[in-house]
Amino acid sequence: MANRSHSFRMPDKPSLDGIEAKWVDVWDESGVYHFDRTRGREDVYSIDTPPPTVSGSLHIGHVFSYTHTDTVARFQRMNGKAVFYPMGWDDNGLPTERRVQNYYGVRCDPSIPYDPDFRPPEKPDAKRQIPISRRNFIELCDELTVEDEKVFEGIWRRLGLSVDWRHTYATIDDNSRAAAQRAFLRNLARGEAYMAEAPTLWDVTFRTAVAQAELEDRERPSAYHEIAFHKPDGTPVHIETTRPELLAACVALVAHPDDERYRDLFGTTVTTPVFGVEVPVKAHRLADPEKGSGIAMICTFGDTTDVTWWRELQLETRPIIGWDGRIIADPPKGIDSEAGREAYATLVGATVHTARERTVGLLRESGDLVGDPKPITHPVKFYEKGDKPLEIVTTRQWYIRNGGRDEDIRAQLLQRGRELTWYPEHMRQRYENWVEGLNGDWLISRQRFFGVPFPVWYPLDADGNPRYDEPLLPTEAQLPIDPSSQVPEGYTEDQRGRANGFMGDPDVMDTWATSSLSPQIASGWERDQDLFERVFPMDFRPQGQDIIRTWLFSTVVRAHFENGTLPWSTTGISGWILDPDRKKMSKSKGNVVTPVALLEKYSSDAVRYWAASGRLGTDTAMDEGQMKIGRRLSIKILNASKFVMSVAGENADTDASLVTEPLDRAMLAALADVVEEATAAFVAYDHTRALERTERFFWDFCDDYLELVKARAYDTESAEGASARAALLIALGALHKLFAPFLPFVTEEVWSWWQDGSVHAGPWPSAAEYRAVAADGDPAVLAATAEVLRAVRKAKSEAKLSMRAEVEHVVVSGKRAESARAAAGDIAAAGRAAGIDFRATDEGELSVEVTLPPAEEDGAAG
RNA sequence: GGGCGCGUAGCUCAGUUGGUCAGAGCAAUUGCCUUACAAGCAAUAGGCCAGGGGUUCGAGUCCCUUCGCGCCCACCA
Repeated sequence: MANRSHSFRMPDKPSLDGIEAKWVDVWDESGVYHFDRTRGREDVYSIDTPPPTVSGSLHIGHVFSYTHTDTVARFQRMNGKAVFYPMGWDDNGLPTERRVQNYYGVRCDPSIPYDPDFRPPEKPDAKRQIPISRRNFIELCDELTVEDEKVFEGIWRRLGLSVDWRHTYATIDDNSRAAAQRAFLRNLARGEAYMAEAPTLWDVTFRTAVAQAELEDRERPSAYHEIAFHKPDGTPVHIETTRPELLAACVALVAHPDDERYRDLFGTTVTTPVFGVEVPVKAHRLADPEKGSGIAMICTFGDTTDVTWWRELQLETRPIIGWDGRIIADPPKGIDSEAGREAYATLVGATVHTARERTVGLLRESGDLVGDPKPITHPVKFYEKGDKPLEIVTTRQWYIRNGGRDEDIRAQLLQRGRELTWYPEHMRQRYENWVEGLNGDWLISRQRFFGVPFPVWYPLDADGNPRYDEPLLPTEAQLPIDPSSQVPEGYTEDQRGRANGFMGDPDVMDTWATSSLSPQIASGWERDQDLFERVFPMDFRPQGQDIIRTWLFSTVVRAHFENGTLPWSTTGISGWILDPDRKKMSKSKGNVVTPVALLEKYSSDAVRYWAASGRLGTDTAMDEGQMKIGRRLSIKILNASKFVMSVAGENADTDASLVTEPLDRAMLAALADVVEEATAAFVAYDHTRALERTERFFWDFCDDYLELVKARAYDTESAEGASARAALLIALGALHKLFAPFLPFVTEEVWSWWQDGSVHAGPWPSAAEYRAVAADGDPAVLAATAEVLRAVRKAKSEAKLSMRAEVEHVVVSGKRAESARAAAGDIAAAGRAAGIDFRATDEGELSVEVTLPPAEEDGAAG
């Protein structure tokens, strides 16, 4: 900045039009956002960018949170760090499957052979989906996600994200699959991953197991049915249930051990109505005497409490609901009577809903339904992406330990949460709550098609049954592998599915099992060790509050096991975007706003301005008014920059020694304060404060300082004029930089009018540097001067005069009059005052008397 | 039932360890074509800081409590 003369290349009529396209191209060609991988870990700032789900559409909430991260990235880059800012795409899993089904009008049927010539129909018919092979289906998934990713990248570039586009990954690509499989094999080898056959929450629509983290409760209508069981002597025992259709799956009754009403029954048996099955009556602390009749029927399985009872009381297993949510063909053990079997036969193949009606009918016929069902509304567990209640089905699944069944691991993971720096701090509480509330390990297998397959085969015995306890594993060098098309060591393809042959594990991993490795995948773990050492563990994980229990937690789990460290030192949690009615925006509510139209209407910088005005962790209303203000600010920066440059003239000099006037020094002293505050705010992940302070200074700079020094700056003869011009340019450079993280396009535009290179390459402004130029500058001078100017304006405004009107005389008095005196000439010029006096007194802070010329008589001018 | 966050001008929000903290912007109103900007500029008006108690010389700011809003978790016969 010092000893530098500038020439200017600004347009006559600056505009925001076309500014995004222009700079997106320039940045792409110059590589200004490229990660410099010659730098060591201590000089690097690395970001674990959330990979957006490409099968969805970007909405304004994405723009909001990604902008926050981008302001951080830009600050760190300007401040001297090599910023590692990759982008991932989450194209793995169920959302992609659903999108492919709808987009092409197909569905996956793994029993169909591959058709290399298959092409999807021109006009897909969503109601008549064409069944295709798994391989054809996956090809379509790959095809469509590539297209979706192009669209997303285009929007991100237009928004001005300073991503290094050479570093992208997709959660289904080869590297991600290899990483997910490698991490899984290592988890398995260390005993952190295991297979178990157990009751599992099951979505009957998608026919897949579902993890605890993917559940949500929904209020559903139901009804209490009072049903009579019978003691051996025939006397009834009344229970109440909302799930009478599970009567055939009943394995016991249970009451609280202290419940006097049922104490005599414990250890005895009763008989189920209709099916005539003898079941034990048990005591268990979880039975609530207040609910229903105080005694409940335990079925395999109606809810998670049933699972607990079943496990702890070591009860029989009598499942009746199949993977498709329908009643299975074979009656469970225990239904031995002819009548019982006949009754069961009427339920076979029925959905849960139909089975309920039929069972109630059977109970009415047998006289064991007491009264009418009593309607209630109660919460029911759903898969968050599903629309039918979850059932509980016993299946074989893969799990990763997460502390849900292990106090040591739980304590270690809680400790990791405490080591992590959270913005805002209170979000840590959600992590703690979640980890403390875990009630089982992490179920990672899904019975789906488009995902990372488990890298596992099983040998088949002489009867063709898989030996699950002797899995066949690939070496890490072979990864990624697909066990459904590749063959384990020592076998040939013709042994697939045959006795004494082998079978591939048919399942795929849950999408979180891959995305939980995003830091490792992006950092080149086991693929690019040099890169890995420069960027891992990463610095920052930005993400939404809704996925603390999934993405954040599972990422901590994986890094804890694999790397023995946190995956990053800091996390920043974004708030929700609310629509103008303060409702959370979500696809299901249909109130989502798509961002492209807003970017076009207000400019990218304007939309970023709105986003940057929302703090981390704070829900923020979608507000076009803020975007309007952002646009106004952008235009103001164009105009103010142009003006300062035009006043400065050709070969303007910014040598610090030229700045001699008290007002100029005062302004620069105030600027130094702003730089200091903005820098501290960025370091503390408070981008909003950095923006606020910068903006406040900028508007004061324009409204007051610029007006005050305008006349003086035009004077090319005097030293005072040179002081103003140098100060103006120095401040302008600082403002361009301070705004750069928020408004990358307009700042780059104005920067290009007088500087070489990119403003985004830095350096970030230094408070010390401005303080040195300001020397003895006192911000009080600027404050007092601006206040006097405001008083003059007020007098004119109240007299309904033009700001250009002449003032006869101004008298400034009070304790702070002396501060304003230092800028007497500027005040007189800006206020168009013929005379001005200062009277330092001890009374009052600052008062201003303005004498206007006598008003002309009405009509006198006419 | 447990936990977290929020309640400050009509609207959106600042207010960082208690002491010019009662603020900003928008909207409203009144004016000004002022040679960077009329998608601009200047000025005016607006609030018992949700209610009640307490600590303190002093409280939007700390403590207790009530009410309202939002979210997470648990329960779910």
